[in-house]
Amino acid sequence: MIRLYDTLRREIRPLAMRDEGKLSLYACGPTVYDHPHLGHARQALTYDVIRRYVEWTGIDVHHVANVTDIDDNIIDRANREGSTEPEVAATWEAVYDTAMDALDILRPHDRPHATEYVEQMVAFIETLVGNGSAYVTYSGVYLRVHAVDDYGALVHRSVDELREGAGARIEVDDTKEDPLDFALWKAAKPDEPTWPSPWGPGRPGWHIECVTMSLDVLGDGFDLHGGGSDLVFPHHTNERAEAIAAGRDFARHWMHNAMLNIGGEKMSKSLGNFTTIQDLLDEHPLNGRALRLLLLQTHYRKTMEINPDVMAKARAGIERFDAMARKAAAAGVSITGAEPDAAAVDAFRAAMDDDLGTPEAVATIFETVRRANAALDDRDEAAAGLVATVFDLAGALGIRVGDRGADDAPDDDDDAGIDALVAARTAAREAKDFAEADRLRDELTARGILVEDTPDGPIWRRR
RNA sequence: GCGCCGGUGCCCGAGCGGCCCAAGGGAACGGCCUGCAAAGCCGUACAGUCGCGGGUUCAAAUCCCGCCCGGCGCUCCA
Repeated sequence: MIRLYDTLRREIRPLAMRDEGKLSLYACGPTVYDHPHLGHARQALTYDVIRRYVEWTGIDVHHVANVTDIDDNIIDRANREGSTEPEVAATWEAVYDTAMDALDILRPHDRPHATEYVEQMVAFIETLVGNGSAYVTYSGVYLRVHAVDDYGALVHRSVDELREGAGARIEVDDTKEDPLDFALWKAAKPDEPTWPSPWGPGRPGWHIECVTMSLDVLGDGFDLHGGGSDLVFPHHTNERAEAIAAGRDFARHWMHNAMLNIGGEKMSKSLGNFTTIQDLLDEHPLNGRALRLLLLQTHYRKTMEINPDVMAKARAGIERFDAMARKAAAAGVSITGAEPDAAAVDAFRAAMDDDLGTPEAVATIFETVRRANAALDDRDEAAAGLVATVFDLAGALGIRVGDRGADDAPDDDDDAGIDALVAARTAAREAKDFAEADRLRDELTARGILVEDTPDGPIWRRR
């Protein structure tokens, strides 16, 4: 049984499932109008890992993530580029998908789009207006926050405390009864796309889409809702308020991943200190896998720093996995049918079940790598089981081992030339002409190729 | 200001009352292996104050109080 920290109750508790053997998970997805950055990667990866792990334990997961394809930023961009909102959204959703694919992040099972749900959102808002928890002004429809008893529960703040902050930081809109009240529906403004509604043309507010879509796709009382910690307030607080005000049973468990820091500050769009996923990927072929390893080596609820130094170290970790895979392959060890190491698997599960303890889980895998290498060196028959364990556990976290295929663009012509050089070097070594052998190795090194001599013959790879 | 989270070796980062004179990764050093390497394995040095000061306890990195420092939220934000 997995235990997870619940943001609402502020404690680690069992992740109960509404339907036995099936986990319903909703993670807030991207607003598509620009390059996704490393912070988006951490968010998506957190939920990718919980999904992969839960599936690995034999439980079905229904993973849903929305795509926000209409909002202020999209409208701005469309207006600036003389484009249209659907075009902007489609363009950047594709970019987002490419980046996530490159990070081995599985696509959610369902990806509802806000613009496909406007009618349902309108119906939802009608319910809220109908039962008196929302009101209509000339600028839109607003949720009456004091209609919700424990409004600030998720952020652990009283309505008064929140209002104090709001009064100081937000421009008070005199059409609202309370500064904390927030828009469910925004009345049409010039140069904006609109949809019809009982309150006139306009567009939905930010939070209403997630409530409507999560409840529609997963149903009332779904298991787990997550997102970045910066969404706790106002986004998730407001989603929850909408559901409660509508008398719906919302998420039973809330989880939030921590932020990424760069130079001691939160990586964010507004600060402009972000690295895009694509830029990181372009820097080094191993970066995709290295980023996953790096992120997994820190607990998801802990703020972490990301910089070139820690990326390089993570790459070294990936190389360690790959080296074991090469060694196993060279020794002809087959993992099919091999019995995994029970102690390692147990330790791995114990770590993961305790609030997604990926740092410890990764430590267990590295420990198994060391044992596997030792067994391989000793030609010990236990090697196959240990290697199989590494592949199995790494797979449960989405870490590809030994597969550089997707990282290196294959180049058959080039490969033939390299093979020839390696063969020439082997011949020189057999003739004890070590000067020539070393010269050939230097030549290969100059081409970015690393040659390793093993008892089973030389192998080479790009670095 | 209010709320939340964190400060652990050279670096990153687990641990959260006894199994900790503190996991794992990276870097360093020594040995084995190698023609030499690389990779791997074995070993060593780093945490003698686990931010600082009190307290609780037979026992604290782990609990409580105060302080210092950093981050996040209170605004679009993953």
